[in-house]
Amino acid sequence: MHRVAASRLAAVGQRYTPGRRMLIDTLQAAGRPLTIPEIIETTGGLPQSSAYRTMAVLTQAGVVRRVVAADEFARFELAEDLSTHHHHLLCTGCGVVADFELPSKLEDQLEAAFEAAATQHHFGSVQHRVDLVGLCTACTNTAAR
Amino acid sequence: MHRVAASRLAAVGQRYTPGRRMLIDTLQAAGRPLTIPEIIETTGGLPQSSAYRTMAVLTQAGVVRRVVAADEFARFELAEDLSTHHHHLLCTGCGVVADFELPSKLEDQLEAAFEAAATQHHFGSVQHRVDLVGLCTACTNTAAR
DNA sequence: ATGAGTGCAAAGGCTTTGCATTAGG
DNA sequence: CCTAATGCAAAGCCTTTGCACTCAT
Repeated sequence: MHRVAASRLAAVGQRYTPGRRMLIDTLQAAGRPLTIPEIIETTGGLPQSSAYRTMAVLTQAGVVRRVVAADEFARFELAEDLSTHHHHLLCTGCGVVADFELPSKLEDQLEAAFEAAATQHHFGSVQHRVDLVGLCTACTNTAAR
Repeated sequence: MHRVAASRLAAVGQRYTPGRRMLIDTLQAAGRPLTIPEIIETTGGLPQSSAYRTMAVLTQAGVVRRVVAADEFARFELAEDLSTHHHHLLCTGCGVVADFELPSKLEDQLEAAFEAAATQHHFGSVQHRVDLVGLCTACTNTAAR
């Protein structure tokens, strides 16, 4: 994985520094999209600007994907080809993000339908974003106050 | 439609004022999600705070849905039960949003799969968000500079 | 008259950026 | 050595909020 990351960074004229490598490890270890505050906490006090800047570089290099959750903070996760294709369950209450997958057959059908829609609307280089938005258990209970 | 809007606003203790009615008309006339700047321009100089505040009220009342596009601005559209169920094509270049629909059969299968995933993760009151992210024709050409 | 809605201006909060310092080729 | 990366601090930008005014009941 680090090999891929290094080559992708090189492809956009960026180095693979220890700091960047560490953040990639952090994301992989988390196994779910992390916010900048979470990243800072996990790494034990990384400066905000470094966190934002590194995520920007990694996103641009295609190593990391930026996930837009409900509102609040953006979240970052490893690019899909460095992990697995999956989707997100977003809690509108607390913002937590969980991963889930779809049956591969359904995934294939979706892909075909998306391809058709993109072609029809003259959109290129399309990725799909299939998320569920709702309330997690904790927030459901809270909302029932 | 205005009847529904009025009753939903009433349900959350809000009035259906001319200003709010006008913004709903604006959204319906647009037929696609609009940003606050677009709304201001379309209405000919509505104050920002009124635009944001009215959208917040309408969103809370379930008359309007907030669409999180690529980055940039949030966009607002009529709630699905006041228009039709559809999905979005988001351009990462210029932020423009187009609508598209999926075959109803596929939509049904998706719904079932989502229901299963939500149950498994103990998420409640789930809505799905199926979007395509890519580059529109104009931005594809621009990117090829 | 009384309370909600609106407008203006200022504040808030996530994110980005300028500049000096440090590390890497 | 010289360019790129990092850290700190300040600025930016979308959005929200305080306060006074207006309108509808």
